[in-house]
Amino acid sequence: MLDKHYQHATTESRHYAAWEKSGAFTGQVTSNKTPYTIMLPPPNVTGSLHAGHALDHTIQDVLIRYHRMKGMDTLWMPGTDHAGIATQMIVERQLEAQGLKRKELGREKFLEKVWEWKGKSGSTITSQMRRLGDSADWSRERFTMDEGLSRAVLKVFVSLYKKGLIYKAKRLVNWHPGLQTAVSDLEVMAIPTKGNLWHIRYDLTDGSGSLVVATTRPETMLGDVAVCVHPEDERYKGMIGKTVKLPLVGRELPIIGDSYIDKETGTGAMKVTPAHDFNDFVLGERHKLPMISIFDATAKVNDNAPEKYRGLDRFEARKQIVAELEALGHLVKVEPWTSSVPHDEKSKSVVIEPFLTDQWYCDAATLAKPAMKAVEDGRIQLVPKSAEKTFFEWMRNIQPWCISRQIWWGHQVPAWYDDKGNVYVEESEAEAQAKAGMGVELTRDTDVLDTWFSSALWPFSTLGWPDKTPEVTRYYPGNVLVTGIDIIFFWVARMMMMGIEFMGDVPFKTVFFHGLVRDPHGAKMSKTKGNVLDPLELIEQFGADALRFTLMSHAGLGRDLKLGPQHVENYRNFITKIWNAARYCEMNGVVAAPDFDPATAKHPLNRWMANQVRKAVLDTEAGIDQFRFNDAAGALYQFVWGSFCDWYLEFTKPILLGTDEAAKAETRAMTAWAMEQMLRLLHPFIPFVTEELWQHFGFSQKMLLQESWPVLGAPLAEGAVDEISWLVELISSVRSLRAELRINPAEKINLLIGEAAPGTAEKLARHQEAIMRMARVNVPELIAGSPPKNSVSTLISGATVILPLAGVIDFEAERSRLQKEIAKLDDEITKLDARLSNDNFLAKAGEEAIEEQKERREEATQAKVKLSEALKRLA
RNA sequence: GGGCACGUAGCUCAGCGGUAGAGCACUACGUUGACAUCGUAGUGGUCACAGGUUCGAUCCCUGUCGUGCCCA
Repeated sequence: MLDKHYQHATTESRHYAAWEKSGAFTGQVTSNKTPYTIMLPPPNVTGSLHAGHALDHTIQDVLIRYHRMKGMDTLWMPGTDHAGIATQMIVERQLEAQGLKRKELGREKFLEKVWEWKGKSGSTITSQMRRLGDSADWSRERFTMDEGLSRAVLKVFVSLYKKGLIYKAKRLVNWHPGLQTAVSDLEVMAIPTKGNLWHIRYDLTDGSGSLVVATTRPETMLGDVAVCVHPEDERYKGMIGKTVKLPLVGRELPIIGDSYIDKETGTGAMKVTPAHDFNDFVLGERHKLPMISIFDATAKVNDNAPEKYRGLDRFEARKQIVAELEALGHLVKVEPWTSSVPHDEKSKSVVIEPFLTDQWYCDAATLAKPAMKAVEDGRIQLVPKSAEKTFFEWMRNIQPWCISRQIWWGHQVPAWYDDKGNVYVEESEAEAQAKAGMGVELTRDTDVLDTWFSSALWPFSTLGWPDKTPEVTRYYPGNVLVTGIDIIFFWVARMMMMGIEFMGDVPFKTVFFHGLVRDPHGAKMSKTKGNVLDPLELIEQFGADALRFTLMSHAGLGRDLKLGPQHVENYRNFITKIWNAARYCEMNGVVAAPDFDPATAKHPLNRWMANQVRKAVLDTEAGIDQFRFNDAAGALYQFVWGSFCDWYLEFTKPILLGTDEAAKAETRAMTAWAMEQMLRLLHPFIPFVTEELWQHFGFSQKMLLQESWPVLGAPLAEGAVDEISWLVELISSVRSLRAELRINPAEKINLLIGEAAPGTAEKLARHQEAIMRMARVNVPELIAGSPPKNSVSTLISGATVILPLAGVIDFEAERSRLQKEIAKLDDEITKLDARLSNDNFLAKAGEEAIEEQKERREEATQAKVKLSEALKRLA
């Protein structure tokens, strides 16, 4: 017998272990089933499971379990990425705690330490994924720094280099002065920051006057190479071609004209510092200006500046320069000004510095073209479709991708230099040496690649590429990629580029973007706000199933979702409900009935139930197939709690307690069958409790994990649906009246049915017991004539429900109830009359619409007549 | 500043040309042999606002206001 309470903690760990051991998670390369592949977005190896992962993974697990049950050979490829900068920082910090410095340790020793760390801490998140129930193929788990994946990176790099799609260039990059590495422009966040707009006077060298430039970064004037004005600006037009003397430095700068300048902003004159501003850089290139970089890698003033400023930190330099300008009378005005300052996205505190360095670039614009084409012609579908706009907008304006980072943890750039500065890009040092010639001394480039470079290869590198493995052939391309829209550029777009370039085919057919998980008030979860929900705590408290079902119930297409413990608790109740229903079934002798064919069911209740199952299958499938997980979850919730528990199990109680053995047997079998299908349908969403019940009832020898999805039978209701709907309506109407008239719930009352359609007597007879039990009435009687005086009545389809309550209740309440009903009908009739007497409506509306209005009017009128009569009968 | 979403019951959301829905919360009543992590019933909405199209608009169009996200 099932326990009175469901124990999620023990059940979950027990089943997960058994599932993993069974091998059912593993993709079967040699199977003749159709493959179904999902590549898990590899979480950061330093990370732990957060609410966003929980959503992302639950969606994927639902898809995987569903398709597995549908008989496909599923491969859900899990793994983690090496998170270059984040991991290096963690290990560096740990070493510093022990008094060790990365640079003192040296590259090789340091990397050993990182691997050590990875060995110890790298499986945190994957064990958390198991807690959630992820049915991923752990036997194929990958890490972006694996030997195989690293080989893929080398091959891709060399190949793109040789095609000219990877190159080295000296450009402005987003530089992190703290970490002393380039970072991606996608990892830079512009934060509106209060500061000043400093107006500085630059004097013309010919002594004919001066002009005033406005800048938010006065310290960069040390690197100024020109002053720019709008060519049609009357104020400055005549100065173009002249020169100014740069204060503090003394350099002579040309005044140039360029229509890029906004005449309205500031003074309309701008200092040009190509080595320290992205816009100025473009201007500098256009006007062939020199580039003077005045900072070193730590953003301290370097030797290109006058001696007195050298070694000053950028913020210190600003203070000093402003003070000196003021002292010299060059500072004309200081205007409070808010400007967007680039910050490091992770810390949000370090100001990113545009910095002129040599970096490796990938020609993203060229690779982007076929990727855009794939989306345009539908080989890749983005869901929801609105994501396409974002995608195309970015892809059309895509910038060269800076792929090098000045850190140690990552894939080292496979480029070797000889002492003459020649570069040899090869997959190995031996090949480079061969190219360079024996005896030539080579040094390897010290940079490593952006972590996303290796992540971009994930859909095929994880399958064994560049080797021609059976996995590559079988599982590429994947069916669907599930992720948040926030990494559409970082990752999704780049996988498309690399997949098409190296595999000749898209990496996935569909990309499903889900929303963000927010706190219960809709705020973004953040550590500083302290509103972060730990999914593992929720799992401990309510169970993984409850968390999963909550997430799915809230996962509206393209919508963010709000999550709080209260929500999870509500769905934990749903899990409990399933458990209790199963317990009830067991107590009533319901046992697995493997040979039962629902199509043979005779009792309308059972036929109705079979049809409800059918409907649930259809609704669940439709929801999953369209990524409308909330619809699927809603359909299941309604089916389990509404159809199965509230109605079917209640309806069938009299049968199970009765003496008709044939009906009993059929009902038990149908209950078993319905529960069996229910567990199948629920399994992708709530795998643990369903597995537990499946095995408890012994519905099959297999684990539910490995079972098949319900087969959709032919519709077989044939009148049973109408009959049971009518029954529901009848019982509900009596219950409603009872509650409204405040009849003691324990009191059995009489029930008369009048003005009944043909067949009503049979229906009453068939369901007499259920009606008596569920509506708390005595044997219902069919009456022919008019209802007795002082009775309460209401209308249902094809009958009038009459409760003769003389002496039981005060009719005042009933009178007002009827009057309210009649008033409502009057409103309705008035509205319909207005519509039906409107010539325009009659002339222009469709025939069907007109017919419908007429029918409604007729129904309302009839109902009104009956209710008015009922009112009259209340003496 | 540009782009994209979204404003429907107290909350979370579904609906999307003719009868406004669900779950939760709330209220009342209730332990009838699965379940109080429950049952039954009920309250609750000028569908953000203003115009327009239409015989008819919560739904389509335009604008306004508000919220969120992305990009500058």
